[in-house]
Amino acid sequence: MTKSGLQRELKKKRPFDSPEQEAVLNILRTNDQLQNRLGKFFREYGLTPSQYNVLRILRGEGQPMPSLEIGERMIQVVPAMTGLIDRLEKQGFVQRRRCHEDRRVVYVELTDKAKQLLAQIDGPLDALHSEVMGHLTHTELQELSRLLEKARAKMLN
Amino acid sequence: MTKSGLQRELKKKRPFDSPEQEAVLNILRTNDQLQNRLGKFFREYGLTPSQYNVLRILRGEGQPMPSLEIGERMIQVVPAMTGLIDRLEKQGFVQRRRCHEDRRVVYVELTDKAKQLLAQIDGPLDALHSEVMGHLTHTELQELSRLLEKARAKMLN
DNA sequence: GCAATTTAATTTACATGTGATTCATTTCTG
DNA sequence: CAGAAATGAATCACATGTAAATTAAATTGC
Repeated sequence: MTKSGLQRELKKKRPFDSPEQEAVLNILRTNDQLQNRLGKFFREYGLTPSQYNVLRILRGEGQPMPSLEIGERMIQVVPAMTGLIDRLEKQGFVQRRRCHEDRRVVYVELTDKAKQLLAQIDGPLDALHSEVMGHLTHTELQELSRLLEKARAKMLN
Repeated sequence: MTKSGLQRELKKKRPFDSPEQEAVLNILRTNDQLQNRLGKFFREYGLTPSQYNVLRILRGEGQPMPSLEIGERMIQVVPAMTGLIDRLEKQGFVQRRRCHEDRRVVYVELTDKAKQLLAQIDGPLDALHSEVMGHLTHTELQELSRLLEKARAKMLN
């Protein structure tokens, strides 16, 4: 019996208990390396991956959004959003604007500076995606996405 | 054109730019939900996922290990290891032992308390793996692992 | 109409992750 | 053999993530 690639990577002595366990560890491991790459990439632009994500969401929406809604799309707990937006505001990438109708709500708005930065990132980010995934065929990429979606179906609660 | 599952999940308005991008986001998203589940699971035992990982590695090795070596298997930078092991030591799950031959090296050793906890976790963790991945067929699990390994091949550096 | 509940956001406390620097020890090299 | 370089670990500074509690505002239900 040949050791699996992951087993070798982790210097694991015994084989995996189950294909389920192996798949779980493969997801965690792949994500780790991916985050690493993305982290380095965004650092060149003075952003963290989370910060970029906020900016990307705001650009996609095309108009100011409440903090809570941004948080929902990021699968991120709200408390973290406050600090995240604090830092983006300090860097001049977003502005906070209190809503008049419901004064509990704080709208977050992209600045022009952020829009310019995003435009500058688009190309290189696309290139990075190709670099890390481009050696998989079109069919393999579709299959990978399909399997991950299927896995997620039972993952919540 | 039907929206992909992930596109709907993220309330994304435009389709993905490329299957590469979609696969990348699927990995990140799946990992998020997986980490969430694992986090909740380990919290019931008073551990974080990283802490469990350290204990699991030590058990797999079967003997005390230097901090650096543990860090390598976790793909984790060393500075984080120090604090991680500090907390495990405080909880009584590991002991530090300075090496006599090379006094720079610190060996980390599992306590009996940790071994008992690990034994207690094994069954439920296996059940969790089945719960989140068990609805994929054996073939699908193998294919998922294969695709993730293939993706990782170009991910480093 | 007013107390109770819900909601949006924040604050606090803590675990983790990254990079840069520092310290002590060991090994290498001229 | 002495100084330089490398190595293992720790420390600092900071961004992020989680849970729990708090604040302020809006909504509800009697």
